[in-house]
Amino acid sequence: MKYQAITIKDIAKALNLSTSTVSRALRDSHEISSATKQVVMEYAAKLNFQPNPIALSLKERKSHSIGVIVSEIANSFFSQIINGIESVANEKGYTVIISQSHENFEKEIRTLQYLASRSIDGLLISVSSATNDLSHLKGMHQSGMPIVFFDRTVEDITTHKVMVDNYQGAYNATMQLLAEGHHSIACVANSEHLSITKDRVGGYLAALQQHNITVDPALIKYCFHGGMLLTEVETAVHELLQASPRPEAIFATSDKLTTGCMRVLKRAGIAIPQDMALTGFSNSELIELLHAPITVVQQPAYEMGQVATELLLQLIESKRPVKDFKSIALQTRMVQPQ
Amino acid sequence: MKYQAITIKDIAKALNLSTSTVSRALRDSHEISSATKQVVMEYAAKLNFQPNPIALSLKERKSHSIGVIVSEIANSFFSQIINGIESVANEKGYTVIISQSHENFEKEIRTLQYLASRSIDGLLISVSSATNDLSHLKGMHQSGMPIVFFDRTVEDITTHKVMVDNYQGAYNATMQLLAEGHHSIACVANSEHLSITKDRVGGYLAALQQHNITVDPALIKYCFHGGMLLTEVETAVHELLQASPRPEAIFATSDKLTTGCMRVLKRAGIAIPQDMALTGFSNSELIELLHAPITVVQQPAYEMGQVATELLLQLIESKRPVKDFKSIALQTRMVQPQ
DNA sequence: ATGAAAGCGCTAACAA
DNA sequence: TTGTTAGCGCTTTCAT
Repeated sequence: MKYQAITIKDIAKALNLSTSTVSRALRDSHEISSATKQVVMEYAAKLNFQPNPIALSLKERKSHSIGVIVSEIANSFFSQIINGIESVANEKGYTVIISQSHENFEKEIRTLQYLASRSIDGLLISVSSATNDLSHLKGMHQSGMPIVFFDRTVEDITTHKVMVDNYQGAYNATMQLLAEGHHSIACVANSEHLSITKDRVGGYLAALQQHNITVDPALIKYCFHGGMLLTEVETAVHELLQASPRPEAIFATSDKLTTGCMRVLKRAGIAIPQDMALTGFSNSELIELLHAPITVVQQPAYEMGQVATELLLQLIESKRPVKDFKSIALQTRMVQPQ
Repeated sequence: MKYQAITIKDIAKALNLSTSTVSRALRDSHEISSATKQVVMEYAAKLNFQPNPIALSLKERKSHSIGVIVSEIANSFFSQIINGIESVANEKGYTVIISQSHENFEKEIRTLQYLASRSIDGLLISVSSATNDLSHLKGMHQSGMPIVFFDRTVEDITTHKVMVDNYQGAYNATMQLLAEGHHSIACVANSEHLSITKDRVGGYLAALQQHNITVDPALIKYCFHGGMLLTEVETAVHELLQASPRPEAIFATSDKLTTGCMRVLKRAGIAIPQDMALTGFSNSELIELLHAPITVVQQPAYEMGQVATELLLQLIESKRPVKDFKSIALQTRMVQPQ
């Protein structure tokens, strides 16, 4: 027994008008007498008439919903992004459907198919760390689905992209470790496939070179699952601890990896920063409460979500094919323990 | 220029059949010859035909989507619950639309209206800490919308409810503080309107009484916005610090409040647990990394989401009005610093 | 075994 | 200014 919503037809019948007149009156069409408009509007308001969005969607061939794929929402960075996305989307009358890839390639594909089957009007995606084949996204893109990449972008697909200046953020973080007097600095990075990994490792390397430090490739550890599996991080950190000479500091390229390293170091009884310094990207709100006071690179996540959504809605609502695609890089911020 | 999906009509035309035959063939109706079925199925598969869910929804008068309202997704407890919800909902072919009340009553109402306007088939809600008037929910419930409450439930609406044994969880936490030798234990609680607040404060009081400790009402502080505003927690904690005698321990009734207290204490230079012991509800994955090793009461959030969703889908798909409503209480778990 | 037609709720081209 | 009709994609009675 489901609530039976009232329809235009009901109003038409009650007021002895045609459905089209009612429809037009409700949209305040100029070709309807103000008298009729008034009656219709009042009656509709009284019954709390809500146009059926599904019927509208069918008519307009638009679902007024956009899909979002992130690796996981239980991650401050992504949940902040989602807040930004929703703020813009809801404002413009779009529903946001959130899906998680859990850093898993197959899950990303399945989730994408699912979203397509729900006929979303557009897609916002930060690809999973396990994604190295882009055919699923390319296919969707070629078939005309508006897509905007954020955070983890891809090169091969030409569309809007929103990220931070990952190179600069990583550069700054590494420079900070260098300024603190560390010379041997390791890097625990995300999957090698990711754009953000390349850029962040790039910034890390640049800082080292700036200080004329020869880079030891063995000090760069890639985590294919982005730290989703702690064992990955464990292996990476333990290998670093075995290295000789043992590095003095670690730069972690993502939220999950920063806290992951911290977890592993703590369990291994390595004091931060005395025995091993640590810096990394993180948007966690609990940073200041952690047992070790670490400096982090913070991203304007909320803003990133907003910008990406604005660009997507622009694509969706554009009358003519968009040719001019933007790649926007926002600035990161170093947050020091107070 | 939007991707033009293929329809049953396209298939019918290409195969020189009627749309009804195609429709029936695709649903494997017994009244279609297996030869025709085969041709249709193969052709549909080749073109990767996906039935338009919007058309289906219009026909069935079902959107196959459920709404979820939580205070905020950037909160481990809620993001874990959402994972549980999605696991069940997607499995059964439902889309989940997530909205946040941000512990704000007006926002909750607006968001509820929004969900209603998107014609959701059912609602899962954990009410905001600022919600003391239930008319918006009552109206929706009376009009026939299936609703299941989780976490923060309400008494006045008869339907399924899923929560944890809040009384027991709070009791255990308080007993632990008592066992550690603290006698004067304060409680920083959520809004007084909430079911969870009543139950958790109840468990706290019971533990104190068990130890024949007279309860000092001044040691119970309520935070109307659930710690959403740090100033709230600040005021509460500072008042407790001024009290004489100053309490030796704080029991915080929610995730946000536990970390909020920790933040305020840290800023005030109060060492945990030496100067002030702290325990509370929390599902944060970073607990073991916090500067102070605190014991927390953890909830089976993922499971809570699953159970609530199963009950909601049961309501949605039930042919006859459901009369027998369940209130399910899951067990909490004390997690000690290792 | 297959097709024609109606209808879900709404809008819009066309008629009046 | 208002009404009639068709159609969005699909299912389903009711013919054939």
